[in-house]
Amino acid sequence: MNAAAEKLKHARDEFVAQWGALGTQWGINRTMAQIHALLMTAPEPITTDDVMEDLQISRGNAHTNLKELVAWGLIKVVVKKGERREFFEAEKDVWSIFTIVARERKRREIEPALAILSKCAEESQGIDTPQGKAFHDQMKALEDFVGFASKMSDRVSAMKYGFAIQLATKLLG
Amino acid sequence: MNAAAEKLKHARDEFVAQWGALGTQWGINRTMAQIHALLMTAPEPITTDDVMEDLQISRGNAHTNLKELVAWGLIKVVVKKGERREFFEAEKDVWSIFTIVARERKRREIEPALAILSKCAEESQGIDTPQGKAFHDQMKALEDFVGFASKMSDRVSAMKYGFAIQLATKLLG
DNA sequence: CCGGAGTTTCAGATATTTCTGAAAGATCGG
DNA sequence: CCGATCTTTCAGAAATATCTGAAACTCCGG
Repeated sequence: MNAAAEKLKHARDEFVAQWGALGTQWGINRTMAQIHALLMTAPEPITTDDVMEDLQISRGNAHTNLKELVAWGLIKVVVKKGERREFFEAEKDVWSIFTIVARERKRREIEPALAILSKCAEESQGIDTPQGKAFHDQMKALEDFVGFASKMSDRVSAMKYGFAIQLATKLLG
Repeated sequence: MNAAAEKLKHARDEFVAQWGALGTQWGINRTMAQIHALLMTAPEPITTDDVMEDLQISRGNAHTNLKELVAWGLIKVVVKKGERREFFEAEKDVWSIFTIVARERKRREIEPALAILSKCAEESQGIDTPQGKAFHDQMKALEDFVGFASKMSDRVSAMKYGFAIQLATKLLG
């Protein structure tokens, strides 16, 4: 292997390892983040066996996390002519990645929160004591804010990249 | 206990339990989220022993998570006249809570990601192969985007609530 | 239908995170 | 300085999340 390839391999290995470690902070499991990093920087679609070998993990683990990434929409199954094996390929466009992650986080973090807040706000409706009112008001304030954030998230995710950047730049200016 | 108090207790207990469960999804530990919920809905500042009793947890656990919440800035220590014990009180304003959480998430999720991306982009600078260039470009694209997101987060967090809402409403309109 | 290639599932093993309880440390009035 | 009260720390226990490896399943050409 020549010097350029050596250097690239080193940089890529580091990216995969570090991205995996970072995944933990994001509440994403290490392996899933590593596979994602591997695929985002793969020049060609790769197979489950490639992933197993590269990350030194079991078939079950590789399989589960690949399918989870497919479920998120961060990677896609690719079928190659004359091949029975499944190949996987990552979405590489940063704006697409962002909107996918935003959508998933909204689903897993915002929506359940909203459900809890709505329920608690409703249950505490009309409790006729100062404490009851204070509780209800707090739930309502949280519900309104989280609901608003939810709509914002949808709206931004629906934008075209160029438009979002333009808008954000105006905001930053 | 009368009906109103009974109803309130029920609603509040539910909020605490559910908010705790939700914490897990957010990458925050269950107890910390429960304590936060408890304090956000407490009419008065409360002590470590109150928390222990209410959530049925050990002193060590209560203490650690209370201090962690203080470190985040989500709750504050309150000293009462003639009392040696520490009392704790939560920030209740939704916009304040939001900016605190945004700042902490940025510190724990965005900044480390940016560090990794910058390092990998730099290391892969000038590798003179098509794969090398592709890798570098991908790192650069991610770095730029995450850096941009980081600035946006700062900018929004620095806004006054009214201004942010106004801006967001225009966006949603 | 059979055999081989590939995919999926999952019970038990491992690793990681969180919690307990008790001991050590701090603070203060007397 | 003492004893009482409260806070802090942390080693080991418990709970949770993740991974392995192998068996079961699916799909297909012949």
